[in-house]
Order: sequence, then C-alpha cells, then structure tokens
Amino acid sequence: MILNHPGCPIGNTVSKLTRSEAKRQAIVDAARDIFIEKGYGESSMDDIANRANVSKRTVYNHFPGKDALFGSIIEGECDKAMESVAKRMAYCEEDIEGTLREFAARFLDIIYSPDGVKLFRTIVAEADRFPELGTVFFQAGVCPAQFHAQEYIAKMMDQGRLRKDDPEKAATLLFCLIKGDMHYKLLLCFQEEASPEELTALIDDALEMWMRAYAPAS
Amino acid sequence: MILNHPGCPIGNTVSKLTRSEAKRQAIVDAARDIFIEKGYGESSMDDIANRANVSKRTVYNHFPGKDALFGSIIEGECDKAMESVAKRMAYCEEDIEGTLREFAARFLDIIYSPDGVKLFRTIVAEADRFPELGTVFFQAGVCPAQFHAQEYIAKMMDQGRLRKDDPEKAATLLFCLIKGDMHYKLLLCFQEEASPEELTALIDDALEMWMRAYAPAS
DNA sequence: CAAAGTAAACTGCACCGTGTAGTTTACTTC
DNA sequence: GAAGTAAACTACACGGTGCAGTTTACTTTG
Repeated sequence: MILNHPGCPIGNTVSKLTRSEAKRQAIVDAARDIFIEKGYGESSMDDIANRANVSKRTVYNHFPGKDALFGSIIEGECDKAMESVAKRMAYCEEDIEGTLREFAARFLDIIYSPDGVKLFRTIVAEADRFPELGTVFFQAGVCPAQFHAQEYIAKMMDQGRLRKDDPEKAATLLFCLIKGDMHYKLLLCFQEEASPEELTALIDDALEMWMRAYAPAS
Repeated sequence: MILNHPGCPIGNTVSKLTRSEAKRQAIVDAARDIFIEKGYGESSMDDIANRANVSKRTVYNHFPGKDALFGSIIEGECDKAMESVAKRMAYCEEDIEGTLREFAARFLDIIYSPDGVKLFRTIVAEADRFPELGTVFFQAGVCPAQFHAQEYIAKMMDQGRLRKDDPEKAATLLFCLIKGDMHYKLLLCFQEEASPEELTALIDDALEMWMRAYAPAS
C-alpha cells in the first residue's frame, strides 16, 4: 500500500488550484467524511464519487484503489490532528501544575473531540487490515506529546521540584490518568460525549492525584 | 434486535444435547470464532455455516438473521468474560496493596487477554451499528469490577488506612492506572501482545503510585 | 485579437467478476 | 413429523475497468 499525500501537491496555494487539483481535493474531502462516518467496509467508492461530485472513473484516475485512498486519508487525518499537540504544549517553569494542566488540555482537545473519537474508532476497527495506521497514530501524536511531557518532568525532577523517579514512567502514568475512563465510554458509545466541565473535572482529579504522588519527598 | 441466549437453553447438561441443541451450539461456537476474528462486516453466513458443519438453512432455522446472531454472540462473550471478574476479586483486610494487586491482576487477565482485546476491538468497531453492546460490556464487567474495588477502598478509608477521599474517584483513578497505556497499543496493533512480565510491571508501577497518593495523611 | 488546434482531464455508461444475506425446493435423517 | 441437508436461486451491491465522447485550459496561428 502506497501512502501518498492525499490532497493538493505541496507548494500550491489554495486560491490557484488547477481543475485537476480541485477535483482531487474534493475527492479527499468527501472520502474523509465518509470513511470517518462509516468506516472502511461500509463506505463505497460510488458514494465517495457522488459526494465529491466527480465520476467514479475520476476517483480511480487519482487513486489506484480503495485501500490506497483510505490509507492516505487516515494518515493525513492523524498527521493533522496530532501534529499540533506537542507544538501547542507550552512550557512554564514557574508553575508545574499549570503547565501539566495545559499539556493535558491540549491533548484532550484532540482525543476527546468528536472527530478525534471517530478517527480513533476507525483506526481500531481497521487495525487488522491496516496495522500501519496504528503506528502512524502513535508516532504522529501520542508519542511526541508524551515525550514532551516527559522532558518537562525530567527537568522538574532534576531541579528537585518533583519527586525523583523515572521520568518516562511518571509521564506514562500521568497520561493514563488524563486519558481518564471516559474515552473508552465514548469509543463504545456508552456515553455520547464529554462536556467541557467533565473534561476539566477529569484533569483536576488526575492532576491533583499525580501531583500528590510526585510531590518532592519530605 | 432481540438479544437471545446464543447457546443451549438453560437447564441442559453438556452431555445430553439433542441433535438440535448440538447444532445450535456448533453454530454459536463457529460464529463466535469468526465474528471475533473478522468482525461483523467481513464475516459471512456461508463461512459460519461451513465452520459449524451445518447447512446455512439450519443457521437460519436457529437465528433470524446475521444481526441477531452477532448481537447474541457478543453479548454472550461479554457476560462470559466479565462475569467472573468481580467474583474472583478476593478481599483481604490485612493487606491493602495485595488486595488491590489481586483486583488488578484479575481485571487485566480479561482485558489484556488476546480474546479480550479482540472482543473489545470488535465492539468498538461495531459501536455505531450495535451501540447497545458497549453498554453490555460496561454493565457486565467493568462497572461491577470497579464498584467492587470502590467498596473495598471505601472501607479502608473509613478505617483510616487510606487517605480520605471520594471512594468512587479513587477507584476510577486506580482503574485508569491499571489499564495502563498498553491496552491502546494492543487495540491499534502498535504492539502485538503484553507479556506477563510487562503486565506485572504495569501493575507494580500503577499500584506504587496509587498507594503513595492515597497513603493516610500524616 | 479571435479562431483553430491541442493535450489533459473528466464524464457517463456499460460491463465484469465476485461476494453476500436471505430464500426456496426437494430430499434425507432421526 | 421435526429437523436438517445440499444445491440452487434471487436480488443486490461492490471494487474496479475500458471506452467514446465532452469539456477545459492553454498555445499557436493568421
């Protein structure tokens, strides 16, 4: 399976699409919506073509097949959703809890968003058929975000402002806590969505406990 | 969708199946294997009939359709996998950490088992089409297991042997920790399986931190 | 500058082969 | 007689392909 850039070629500005580029973008947009909404198996190329207002023939002119289109789309979505997470996790040396709260909030913005939940569910659903997408998901976002936090935690530990421990372990446990129990519930449609208040409470509880456990030893 | 008991009618012993009951059980066994292995969409009734060594006509004699068969199977699997978790979580008043470790191990036995991961992935994948299965999963196992731990934690808090807090919150956070980060990795095929050593380490880390955070206030 | 030409992309259609859930039918087995 | 069998059937749906004709955006020519 070849993973190509799904949308417009690099270097083009939005305002100057050739006909071909515009069509390709329409296909990508339609495919993204339909794949995320219905998953791989229940999405049809006819539906995608119709929603993109192109002929199916044209879809095949741009993409060699359904597999390639799906892989391309999902990879693009992973990159898009997660690439900004680590970049938006701002440091503040003064306020450890505030910083970690910021990390948590940025991370949950993505994984608890309706689109994020659907993307995750889609990747899980197709994990057997497209196992590399799980890797993409982790390497695009989760690993960098967690590593970012780990580096920060290591620095705070070095300064004696957090209890000394393996920073990787501490970051892992922190992320377990901030993921919370609601994410599984959303995945399984046991709960419809998480309100901002619920997410704030989740972060509060997780952070309070984590800070308690990692307070500098007395 | 009618959720019926998929296997033999209640009251029968294994050694005395009628022909019809034996056939039904064969269908259930085959369907379970195939649905868990391939998910709903990629499983065919022809395959199920072949694997059960029955005619497809017979499958339809026992189950009204593919939907009903799937729902029935998955519900049965949830009950079977999870019903024993809470029951096998043994109490020990003397040793809090040992008790919680036992709870954790019993819980992880199920959700980290290859079959457990596959079951979970299947339910996630079909969450849109069969949203009630997520509810079954949570109500059959996760909620009782967590509630069991919560009751124990409440008792220990009352005795002043754990730091006073909302027992439900404490149990929730504990379960977030013991679920660990590996479960998502298994779901996404980012990791193939979790070794017993990895699970032990996971429990150790989680418990150590949780106990630290919930040590009685000095 | 307008007309003619060109190449690329697109369209719509028909088609192919395959797979599927569900149904029917005539027969066999217990 | 109830349950099961095997085979065939039905009615779709789907991914993918080839092709003639059309459209579009650009270039060339007079």
